[in-house]
Amino acid sequence: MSGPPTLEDVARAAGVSRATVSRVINGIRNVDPAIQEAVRRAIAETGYVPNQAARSLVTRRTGAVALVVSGAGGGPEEDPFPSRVFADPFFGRVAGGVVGFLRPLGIHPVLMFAETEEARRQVVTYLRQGNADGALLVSTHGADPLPRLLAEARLPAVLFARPAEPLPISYVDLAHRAGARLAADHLVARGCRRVATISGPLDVPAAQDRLAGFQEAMAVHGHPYVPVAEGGFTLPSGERAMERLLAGHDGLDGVFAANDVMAQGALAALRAHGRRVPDDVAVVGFDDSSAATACVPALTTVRHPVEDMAAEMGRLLLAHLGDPGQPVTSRIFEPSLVVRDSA
Amino acid sequence: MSGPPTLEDVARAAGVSRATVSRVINGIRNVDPAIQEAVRRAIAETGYVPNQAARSLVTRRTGAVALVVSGAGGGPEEDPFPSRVFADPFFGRVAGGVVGFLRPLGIHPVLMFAETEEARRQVVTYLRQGNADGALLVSTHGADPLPRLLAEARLPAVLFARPAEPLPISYVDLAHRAGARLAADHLVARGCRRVATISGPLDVPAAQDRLAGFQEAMAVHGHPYVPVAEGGFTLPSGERAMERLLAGHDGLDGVFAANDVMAQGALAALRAHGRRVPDDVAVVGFDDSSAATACVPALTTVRHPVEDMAAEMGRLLLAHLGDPGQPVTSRIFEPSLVVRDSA
DNA sequence: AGAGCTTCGGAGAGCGCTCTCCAACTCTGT
DNA sequence: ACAGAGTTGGAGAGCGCTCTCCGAAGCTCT
Repeated sequence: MSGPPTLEDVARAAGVSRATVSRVINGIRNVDPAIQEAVRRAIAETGYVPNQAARSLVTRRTGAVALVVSGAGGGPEEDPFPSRVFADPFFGRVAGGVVGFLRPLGIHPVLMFAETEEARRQVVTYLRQGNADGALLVSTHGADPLPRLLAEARLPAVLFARPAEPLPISYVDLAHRAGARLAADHLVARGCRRVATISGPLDVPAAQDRLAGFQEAMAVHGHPYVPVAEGGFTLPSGERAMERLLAGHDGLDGVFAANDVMAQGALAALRAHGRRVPDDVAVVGFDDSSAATACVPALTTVRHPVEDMAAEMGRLLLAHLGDPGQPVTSRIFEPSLVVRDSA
Repeated sequence: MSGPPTLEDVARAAGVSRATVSRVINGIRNVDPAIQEAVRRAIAETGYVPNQAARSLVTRRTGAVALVVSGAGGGPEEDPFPSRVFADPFFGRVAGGVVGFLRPLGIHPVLMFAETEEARRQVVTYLRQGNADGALLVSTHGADPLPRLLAEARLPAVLFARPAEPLPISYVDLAHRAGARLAADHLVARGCRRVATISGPLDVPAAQDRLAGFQEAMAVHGHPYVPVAEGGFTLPSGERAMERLLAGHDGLDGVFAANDVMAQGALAALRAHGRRVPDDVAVVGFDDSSAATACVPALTTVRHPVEDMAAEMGRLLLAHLGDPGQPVTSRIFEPSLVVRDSA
């Protein structure tokens, strides 16, 4: 026998037909227990492993999904895109959540990055070639064109975060405004009177929502004007934003940063200026990422159930693959406040 | 026509045979330029995309590779394994390097984690089923059993780091000892007299080598005894290790941490104890990761060309796939010292 | 001008699997 | 004892592609 054993080999060894072996493997009933047992033994003897390509060819399913990180082209840093993406604990959590859900099903995500036109085309082609059955997409940018491309090609996909334009694609998202409101309420309840915020990049919908939610809530509490410094969701950008706020506004006693990493940067800036946290300035972050507990003091933050949301993405995609007629759905998760030491 | 267009459809549209279309697509010469053009036009017209499963079935190649992160089972933290892995900038750099090399070739890695017996079996089965042609393996642990499993199954693989036991598998690695030596030389040249080190977990070969290299070099410089505190390559573990060193050794004026993340922790501990860096204590890290420049002061560190090494892994794997008879090779990269502010 | 090349395109045999028939067989009920 | 129903297993037709043969031209060379 040349090459790895095939169904035919197993069938011969078990003294049955190819079809019967296939039935046993795919768990189809109507196979006599005794024969089932014989087949199983033959499989073990021959060391048979089904060939995925042959199977895909007829089932038209690969059992693979793509995990696509889509974002803006060149960033300010010199890092290449993939490295930069991983620098943020956020992506690691998404990947962890996706893998956690998919792995027990024997599915492993194909990692793709789509920060350029060329790369986006590659993603579409990859899916069209049937390398994967669908895509899980997490955009780092609001105006990402990939969701539309996917929708137009009628390729099954689920997004992390609502698309900028209405598109017939399912997605999961967080109630960002509600989360920001929790932060505002907490700072006010704590007695903060002069509160500022470090927003994320304002071309990202999530950043817009967090800012808007925070401003609305502060307005309700009688603070119609909140100083804002825009950051880029990175540590140094948070640090610089804090510097700007400190330079422009005396007596600041509370800050809401739109993610933990920037809050961490803010902490560094505050320390450099001799402000104690939380005594002089209370700081609230967002995400409840690993950065939140790595900080000193540990961050009070808004919990973003990224892993659960990523798992839900997987669930939605598989549901769609199982029944393509299924309606497009979205699922919005609710944030909660995690109180630690910084506020 | 039902379903996506096939080779047959294109052939009919171009008025040639299936074989000719296949030749054009696969860039085989011996096709008249005029016919080539006609075929190309037919492909564009029909919107044809080759079916990867059908192709794999006959070529016995998928054009996919697995990127496997293999490590110890449960860690001390409560994080699930995948998330924890991403928390370290190291893995992001590996992924970035791999993607950077593979993507221009149209190859995208399948992300797999293998921290349990069950997960390791899944990896082997996945490869045996022909879901991917080979594996790129990065172990977080010395005694990882996966390399041996892969070797026994004769599955093509390339490791990041030398395997604990000799195995017929190619790998890339860093000259860790030489790197640690650079750190020692720098600290001594700077005038440090009382130098300690924070090592990585000593069941990891790379951590052993860095420690041994550092000790050897210090011995050469007349410091046969160097205080050691073992860390776990994580930020908090570096911070705690530094605390221990400070508690046990007065007048410390230099520290070598076996990676940047622990150096960052050490910085925090030193600051908490009112020691200035580098004036009171000089700190040298290892890796030259994003953490090195995110620190204040920026870390002097040993450069670990992770991205280049990851790309080389890809290159070695593809070479092996292209010619399975190729001998097992290993490639050791040389580190260099990057001097910044911390030492 | 015909033998001997090279060049080019088509025919057709699979690659390993799933799945739809269909045949054979085992039960029931009358 | 036999028709009709329900089970169980086999035969065989593809899935879409690659690639090895071959045959048909178009050459060069003697």
